[in-house]
Amino acid sequence: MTENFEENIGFLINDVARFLRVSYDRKMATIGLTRSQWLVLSYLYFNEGINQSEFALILDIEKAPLSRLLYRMEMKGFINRKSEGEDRRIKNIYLSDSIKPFIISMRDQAAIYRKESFSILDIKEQKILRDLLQKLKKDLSTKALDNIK
Amino acid sequence: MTENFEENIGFLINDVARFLRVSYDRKMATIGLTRSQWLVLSYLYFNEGINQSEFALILDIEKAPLSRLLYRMEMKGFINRKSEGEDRRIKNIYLSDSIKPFIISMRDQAAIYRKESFSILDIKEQKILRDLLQKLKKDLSTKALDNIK
DNA sequence: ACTACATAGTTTACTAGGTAACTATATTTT
DNA sequence: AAAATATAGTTACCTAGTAAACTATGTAGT
Repeated sequence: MTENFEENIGFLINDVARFLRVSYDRKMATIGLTRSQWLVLSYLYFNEGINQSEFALILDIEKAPLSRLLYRMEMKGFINRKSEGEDRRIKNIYLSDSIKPFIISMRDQAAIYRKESFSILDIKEQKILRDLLQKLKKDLSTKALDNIK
Repeated sequence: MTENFEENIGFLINDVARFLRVSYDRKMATIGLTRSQWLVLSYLYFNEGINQSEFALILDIEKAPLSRLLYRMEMKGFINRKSEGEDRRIKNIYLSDSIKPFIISMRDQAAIYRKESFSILDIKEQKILRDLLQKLKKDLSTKALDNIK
C-alpha cells in the first residue's frame, strides 16, 4: 500500500531525464542551442537532405512538434528547408553553411558533458543501464504500436 | 566519431521517459487525469494540508508549474486550496471530498499499468535499473546544486 | 517605527512534447 | 477523367517544464 515514490522506476526515469535535459540545456545555452536542437543538428550532419517525415520517424517524435522545432531553428539560421523534388509537398532539410564548421566542436562539447553527467557510473554500470533501457524502449514502442491498432 | 545515437544513454532515458509518460497519459485519460495530476493526487493522499512550497520541493518541480497544475486541478474539482494559518501567503492543499473515494482504485490502476510497462524486465533487472537510476539522480541533483552556487 | 530583505504564490514568456483538424498535393479507384 | 483516399507539412490547442519578473505578506535590522 505505502508504495514508495522513491522506488517507482517510472518517476525515477522521468526525474533523471529532466535533470539531464535541464543541465544540457543550461550548458548548451552558451551556444544558443537546446538539447533537442543540438540533437537535430547532430543527426543532420550525417543525413543532410532528409525530409521532415523521415526525420520525424528517426527522431521518434510527431511531425507537428518537429515542424515547429525546425521553424525555430530556421529562424535562427541554423538550417534551411527546400522543396526541390518532383513532389512539391516534400521539404528537405539542410544545415546552413554558417553552422557546419561548428558541428564537430559542438559534438565534442556534448560528448564531454555526457561523460560528466554519467561519471558517477563506471563503464560496466553504464553498459548495464544502456542495455536495460534499450530493452525497455523497444518493448514500449511495440506496445505503443499495439495500442494504436 | 560515428557515435551511435541508439547507444547514447541520455537520449535513451529521454525516449523511455516520453514513452512512459505518453502511455500513462493515454491510459489515464479515460479517468480525465494526466500522469502529473495523478502523481499530485497520490502524494496528497498521504500529505493532505501540505502547502505549495513544500509540495514543490517534494515533487521536485518549480513553484510556477505547480501553481498552474494545481489551478487546473482545482478547476476540475479534484483539489482545493485554503489559506487557513496565520501566514496569509500560505495555501494548504486538500483533496476534494468527491475524489477521495476514487484515489485507492486509481492507485491500483496505476500499479497495474506500471507493472505492465516494466513487464519486459524481470524483478532482478528492475532492481538493478532502479538502483542505477537512483545513483544517477542523486549525483545529478548534487551537481545541479553545485552549478547554482 | 521604518526600511530592507525574505518568502509564498502567480504571471508571463519560452521550449518541447502530444493530439486533432486543416491545406495542399499526390495517388488510387472507379 | 472524376472522385476518393493518402501523404507532407502546418496550425491550433492542450499539458508540462524552466526562468525571470511580479505582488502580497512576513521578518529582521537599525
